[in-house]
Amino acid sequence: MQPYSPDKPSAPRREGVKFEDVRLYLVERKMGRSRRSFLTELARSKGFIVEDVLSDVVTHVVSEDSQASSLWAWLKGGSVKNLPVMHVLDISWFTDSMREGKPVAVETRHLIQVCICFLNYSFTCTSGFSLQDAFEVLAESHEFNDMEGPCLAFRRAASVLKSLPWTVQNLRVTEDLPCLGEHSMCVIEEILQHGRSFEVEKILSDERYQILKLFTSVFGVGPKTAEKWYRRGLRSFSDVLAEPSIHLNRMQQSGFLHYGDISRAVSKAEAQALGNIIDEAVHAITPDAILTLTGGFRRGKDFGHDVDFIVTTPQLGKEERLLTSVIDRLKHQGILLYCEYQASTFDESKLPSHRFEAMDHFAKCFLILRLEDSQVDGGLQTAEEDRRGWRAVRVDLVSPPVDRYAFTLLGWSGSRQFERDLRRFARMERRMLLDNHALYDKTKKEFLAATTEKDIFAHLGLEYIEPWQRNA
DNA sequence: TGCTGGCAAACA
DNA sequence: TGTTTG
DNA sequence: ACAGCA
Repeated sequence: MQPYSPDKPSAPRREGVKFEDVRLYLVERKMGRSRRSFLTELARSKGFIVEDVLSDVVTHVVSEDSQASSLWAWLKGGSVKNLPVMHVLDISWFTDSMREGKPVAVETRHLIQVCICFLNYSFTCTSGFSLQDAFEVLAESHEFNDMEGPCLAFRRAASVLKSLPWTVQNLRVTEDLPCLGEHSMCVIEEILQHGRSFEVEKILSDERYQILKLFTSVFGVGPKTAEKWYRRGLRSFSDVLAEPSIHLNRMQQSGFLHYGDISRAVSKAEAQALGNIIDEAVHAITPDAILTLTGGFRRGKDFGHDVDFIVTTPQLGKEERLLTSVIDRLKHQGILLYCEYQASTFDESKLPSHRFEAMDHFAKCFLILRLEDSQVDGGLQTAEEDRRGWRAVRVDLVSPPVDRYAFTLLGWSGSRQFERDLRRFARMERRMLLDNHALYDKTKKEFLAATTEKDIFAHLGLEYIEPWQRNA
């Protein structure tokens, strides 16, 4: 079904289409009606498809309004589900493409980069309530203003709301929840009544917030660095990159270099392709090595923001060497774009800590790998005009000793909420301490060994739960 | 009323 | 040392 | 300036 009516005078023409997979939508706001028609005709005459209506078939949104909060606010209006996979571009991409006579590759300078959270917030307030996004915005805004107390409080409020199994419909159910005080309750009430919060919208339309949000979206740039740049008058990525006195560290360099790729979702097919690459590498080094895909993909999710693997070997004590060898091998293959290696700080006499989740002390590394299109079953999920033939992907490898493999697997498979619930159950109901390293029985004062996840569930007196059942 | 607010390791 | 990441 | 606690 097409999103336009074919009898409208401005219906896209089908003859002379040269680029079937690129569908433009031009935002009239700030552009004006006549200029929009002119640009539409120009593009169509060069073989582009231009849609009259914003819908799910659109792949490239082009706007002249690059101070972007109003743009995103407007984009939310249409019930478009796949905004995250659309390119939202400024007019420079359009003019470049017209000059070339074909869709040019999307580069960082083309993107209209506004915070993802604005997008989430806008969605939730128009279709169903998920209050957590509003609180995430409040937390972030306080973080940018160096108010760590309120920031923490709003973050906790957001995570409490997220953990609720139901969607909040009225104030009563939230009355006796933890971490929701006077201020938070006011925000909730406002959103429940009017579908929006004045305070949150003020933050979202604040220029400083938008710019800091933009800067911190770069891998390696936190609030302090973002604010330093803002205070120096820098307002865009090109401002930062053009400033000679700024020297980016290694992390920030790859953050900018692979900005588009790293912020794009990773598909299941891409995760499996990465699995093949790592699999080949570990088995070339150690034939009986063990490799497991974890994280969201192990729970059956279709997309993720990175790909996590556990790598180990049956020979106890050799696992750390295996990991460094894998890194060396990837480097020699020329696909290692970034690597941060952390040696093991594992102490097996230590009791599992229930204070903090998902923090382990095994040898691990955070990588950015180059993934070739030809290695992916069905191809990379890139836009048609992206002719590089590869993309960058964030990959994490963790390498526990084999006798801790099951605990690490359970810990890295998530979800976060499932891990929290499981650890709380172990502690409260079984008087046991569980983390990524071990399971400890406080009553018997002994560690409980496990070679599989099933062993751990059995120790806890629970029926085995499949990974794809662990999303709640 | 006044204090606290998960951690460790790598980089520059 | 301060900043950032997971 | 937020929430929970001593």
